[in-house]
Amino acid sequence: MELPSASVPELPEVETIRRQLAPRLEGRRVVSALVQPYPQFASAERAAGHRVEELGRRGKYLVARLDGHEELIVHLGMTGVLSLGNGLAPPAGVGPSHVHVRLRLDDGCELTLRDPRRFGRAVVVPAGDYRALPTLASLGPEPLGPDFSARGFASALARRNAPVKALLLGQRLVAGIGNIYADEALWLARVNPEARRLGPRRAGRLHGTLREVLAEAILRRGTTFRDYRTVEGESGQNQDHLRCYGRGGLPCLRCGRPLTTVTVAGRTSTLCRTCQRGG
DNA sequence: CACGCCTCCTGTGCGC
DNA sequence: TGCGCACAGGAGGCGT
Repeated sequence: MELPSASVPELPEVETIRRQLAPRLEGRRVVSALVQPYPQFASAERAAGHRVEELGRRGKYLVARLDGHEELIVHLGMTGVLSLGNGLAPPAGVGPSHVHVRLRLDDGCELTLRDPRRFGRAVVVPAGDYRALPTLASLGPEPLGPDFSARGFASALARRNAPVKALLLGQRLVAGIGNIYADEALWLARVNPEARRLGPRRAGRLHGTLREVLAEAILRRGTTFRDYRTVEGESGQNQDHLRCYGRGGLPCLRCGRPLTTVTVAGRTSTLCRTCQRGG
């Protein structure tokens, strides 16, 4: 059987982590920081001495506002896992290796970032200065927020020439979408991932299904195949509700024909050739 | 600028 | 059984 080899934290997974972490981080001071000397993690050392004022999220980025007009930005990449433990026993779900960042808090807890593949990053920057993170600097609207309008989304999709799947993954038209929720939303909207210059009807359907799949996934605390864990080390629940992603070769849940796997924008895409037209 | 392609990185699962 | 290799993919960077 064909199984996805990993799951990547996208907006619902990062939002789940943010909700669990925020009440335990906000108001705490980082008393010391231990980081591995990789460029994508090294500047997290500068969090030491700062107080966490608020833990927010933009797309797949966690943004911790620190005192002194600084921000700690964390992106989990593919395999990043954040854990918060008492610093005595190993944090839940975190093995001893590949821990690149350890932040000791003033209540004795320790926040760790483990990331075997090291596609993630943890950086401290002056508040709002995202020159080191160009995707965050030009990030599109939050899909569940008021700035993500069907009209604006449709007009952007009509102007751009790239396949709609590439635009969803690009983070500029809308924030936080990765391969799993792109495939889910496209399947639900009956839009082919290879389609270009979508008209208003298909764009409008996609706008709605994006919000639907993300909101459902947040309620289920995210999708876990292997790597993603909540801060407590638990799996999400949404993997039991996926209708398209990872189901290549299995019957389409609408028409019963086998789902197809293709490559779009360098990524595996699963789709139904019968239900998802216009490519 | 928009677009497409390449690179990074390692655990996993498959074929031989 | 064990080895080697392809694959997974978000973001950054670069060439056209």
